[in-house]
Amino acid sequence: MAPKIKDVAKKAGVSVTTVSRVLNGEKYVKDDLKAKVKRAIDELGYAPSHIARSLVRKKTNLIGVIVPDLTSSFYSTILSSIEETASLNDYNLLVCNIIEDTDKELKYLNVFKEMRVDGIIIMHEKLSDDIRSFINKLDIPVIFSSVRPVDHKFVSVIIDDYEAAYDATRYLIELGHERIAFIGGDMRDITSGQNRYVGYRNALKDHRVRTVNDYIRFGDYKTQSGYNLMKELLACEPRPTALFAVSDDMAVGAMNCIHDHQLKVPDDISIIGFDGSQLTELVRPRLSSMEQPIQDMGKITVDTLIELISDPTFSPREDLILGHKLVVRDSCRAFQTER
Amino acid sequence: MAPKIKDVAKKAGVSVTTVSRVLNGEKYVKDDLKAKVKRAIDELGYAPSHIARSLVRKKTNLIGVIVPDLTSSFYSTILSSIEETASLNDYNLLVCNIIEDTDKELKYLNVFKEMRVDGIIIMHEKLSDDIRSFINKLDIPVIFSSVRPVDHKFVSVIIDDYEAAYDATRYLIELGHERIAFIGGDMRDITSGQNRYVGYRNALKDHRVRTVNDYIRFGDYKTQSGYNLMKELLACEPRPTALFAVSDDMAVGAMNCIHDHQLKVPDDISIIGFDGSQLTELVRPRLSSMEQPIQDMGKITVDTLIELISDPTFSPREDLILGHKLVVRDSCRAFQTER
DNA sequence: TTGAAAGCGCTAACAG
DNA sequence: CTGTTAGCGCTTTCAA
Repeated sequence: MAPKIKDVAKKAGVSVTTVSRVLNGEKYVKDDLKAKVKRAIDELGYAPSHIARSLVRKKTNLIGVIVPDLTSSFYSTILSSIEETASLNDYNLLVCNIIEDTDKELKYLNVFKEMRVDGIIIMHEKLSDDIRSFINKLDIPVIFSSVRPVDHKFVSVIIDDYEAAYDATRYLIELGHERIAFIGGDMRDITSGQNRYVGYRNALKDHRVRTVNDYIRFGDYKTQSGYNLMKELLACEPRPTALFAVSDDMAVGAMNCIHDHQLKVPDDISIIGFDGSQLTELVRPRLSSMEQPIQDMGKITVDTLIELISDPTFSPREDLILGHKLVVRDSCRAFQTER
Repeated sequence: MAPKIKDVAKKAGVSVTTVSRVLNGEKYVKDDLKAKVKRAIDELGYAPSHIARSLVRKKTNLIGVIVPDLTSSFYSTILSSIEETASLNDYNLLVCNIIEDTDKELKYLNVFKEMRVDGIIIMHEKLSDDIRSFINKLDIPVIFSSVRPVDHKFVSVIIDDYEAAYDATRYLIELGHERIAFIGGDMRDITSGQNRYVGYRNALKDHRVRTVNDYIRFGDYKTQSGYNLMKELLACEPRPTALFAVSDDMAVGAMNCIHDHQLKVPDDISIIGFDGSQLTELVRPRLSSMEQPIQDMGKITVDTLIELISDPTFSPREDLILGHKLVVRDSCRAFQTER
């Protein structure tokens, strides 16, 4: 068995209280005793039990994180940023990868509750009723990152998805495109589904570009769905000359579809993605994208959550809206009348 | 404060023992009492404290995982598989993302020790002396996944990297290539560095293909280094006609470099990658790759670790060697004499 | 400055 | 079947 504080005390010839004191860096311990205790700790290879400490301190330094899909470029990057910030603040991460699995999510939320995690980060917005009511009666701080759920009880760290989608679409319009297709997300999602869609529509409307229903498709943010939907779009007559996809993954899927049909990006079709994930630089042509500040988003999420944890009265009723930024790479070009 | 077992007991009019019994699904509790207890639990929204339970049971159901880079396609996929398997077995994951940061790794290993995690999964092999000695005197089961460290005290779940690299190179040779370049990893790594390199060399030697030192470069497994090294290779005279890169990320970097120099894969240069990550299907042309069974690797890692945990005498002194598989896609073609 | 002892929330003998 | 009680390994009054 691992040595306990009592073993250290015995070996050092002091009381457990004294050991506890040097463990916690309190003063009021004479140097010679302190030295003795430290030696005993080393010799025993003693490490205080975080479990026992948590029990008495009522603080676990654990943060539970719910990620929709670890293998997505966007989420793995934001998680990486979350992990870094948490670690810097001496918090550890309990990670749950739910893959559209509501039962698993509920089970994990329950684990988080049993574990008495100090805070919870949730990164998807399609909350089932069970889950909604569960987190509503939870007395653990919850924060949403990159999404905002419908009922506005919790803080979210997000960008203005409407504006971002509007700006992305406008970019295409300003390049002279008039047949602009849209590959959207799940319309049950407010932020990444509805807001981005409305941003697209309004940009068209405000600039008097015709909205063609056939040019509008919805998918699940993943590469494969981008690919499939692009295939449908290629069958349209006339073909769109530009595409706005609401995730980089879908944009890449669309690019691949276009490539597989012997067409060229951006010569035949211009594409703009959304997220600003690492993928944008990995593909050829490099993907222009409406970037979310992924790193900042992760950091600010954790920083805010930690404030929430340490000061329960602190409660920014406002969401934290971060800035978006269009990053132009090589996947779009000005539209020219066909020759 | 969260309700405790005592509150439930009071509310249900029974002793804490009885509550504990229904919590743990023991028989020997009359149905009516059981019902009462369950109702009390519901009304209070009670969830047993995992902390307190762990303290008395001496089992945390926690697995600590050390990942080199969460954003890499390979590691995020294997982590995803690890998470799934762990979850299925009621284990939770404490995740540490070390980014070549030895201090952070040591700090986390210490956290794992303090947390009294039941087991530890490590996915990199460049162990510092501190870390080596730390895990050697740790009395928590440790397992390595996708790598094997030099001192062979722990179990590893890996493929035969030597054979895999040999087979990948032979594939290129059989396609008729004679100027085959190599982009390797870190030679301080046994599995992914040395073994893959020697596999490459021996394949050339066994098939009487000339080894050209200029065609051999080493990087850090990442896209950028693949890009940079390919740039150097393109400057060679004569240029290699094929490339074996020991990670898909580096292979994609090389592909991009080739593309940016107005050359074509596979027409000008054939490329084969290593890992079989999701990237292979994301790029164009699709990347042929020597695949590791990533999903299985994650699953087997966790399954084996759980055996190690539940039966300390159980100790497969042998590593678990999984099969590799060449998956041919579109990035290689037969070599034809230049016209 | 130091130590004894009372919990933190739960499980597990041991009685009844 | 059910309840009493003694810890699990630590922190924290309260005294000395």
